[in-house]
Amino acid sequence: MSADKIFEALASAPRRRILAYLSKTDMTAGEIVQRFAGMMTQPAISKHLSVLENAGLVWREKRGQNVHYGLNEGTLAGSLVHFLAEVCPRSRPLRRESAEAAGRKNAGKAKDKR
Amino acid sequence: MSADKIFEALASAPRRRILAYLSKTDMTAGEIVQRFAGMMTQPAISKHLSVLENAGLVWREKRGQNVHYGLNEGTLAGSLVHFLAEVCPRSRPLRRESAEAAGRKNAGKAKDKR
DNA sequence: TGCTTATATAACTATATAATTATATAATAA
DNA sequence: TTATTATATAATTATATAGTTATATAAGCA
Repeated sequence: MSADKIFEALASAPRRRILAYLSKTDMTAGEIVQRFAGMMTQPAISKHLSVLENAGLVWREKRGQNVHYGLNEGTLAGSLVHFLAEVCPRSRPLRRESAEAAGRKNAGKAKDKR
Repeated sequence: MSADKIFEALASAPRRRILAYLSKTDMTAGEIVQRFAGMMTQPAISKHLSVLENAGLVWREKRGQNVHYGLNEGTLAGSLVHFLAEVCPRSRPLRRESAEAAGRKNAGKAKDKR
């Protein structure tokens, strides 16, 4: 989680897009791959996710067959990244998709509880 | 001054060190070259400075034979960079040298006015 | 167990970055 | 004008990055 790693991680537009897509909810690797299908292959995304994790910008948790990734808030770098994702006009579309996905996830949970 | 250029500019440790060295005062290209002599050649530093300027992180002004560079505050990116330079423990030594240089420059000006 | 799905890693290729030395430009001084 | 100083650019080389396809691992299901 050195400054070197953080800045290197942020120096990639695809990685910044992934961060924007995670801004409102965590996602599985597969969901991220689906979102960026046609732009990038699964291995490319897997690599980006490991760079982001290695920089301490996202957390990673294996749940059964899936691996969930989410923004690491609670660190200075994480907070700043989150702030930038919130503020940046160019990330707005992905931000909205992220919010929509978050809504679906919550709806799903509510349904489960019925 | 796109996000791409800003993040690319910040992705280099030498460039971040140059920003830290500019944190308290502007400097001529020559002063920066002197500071990093033995680590980097003059052309390398010239290139870094043009990357930083192109990203909108520093301003550049030719005064006679010299070219002065300084942090571009007054932009979101510039403000954040300045904040990071202020906060980052690793940039503290360069920050102090920058403050010392600032002191010398002000002393010089005071002397000029006598 | 064997099959399928989800994710990661390996090997490879193309391109980009960063550094160097050598040289050009532009301003000042003699 | 010629020489000197300050800075930038060009050509080159070494290394790093980002992407690809192919393959491995690991979990869940029949």
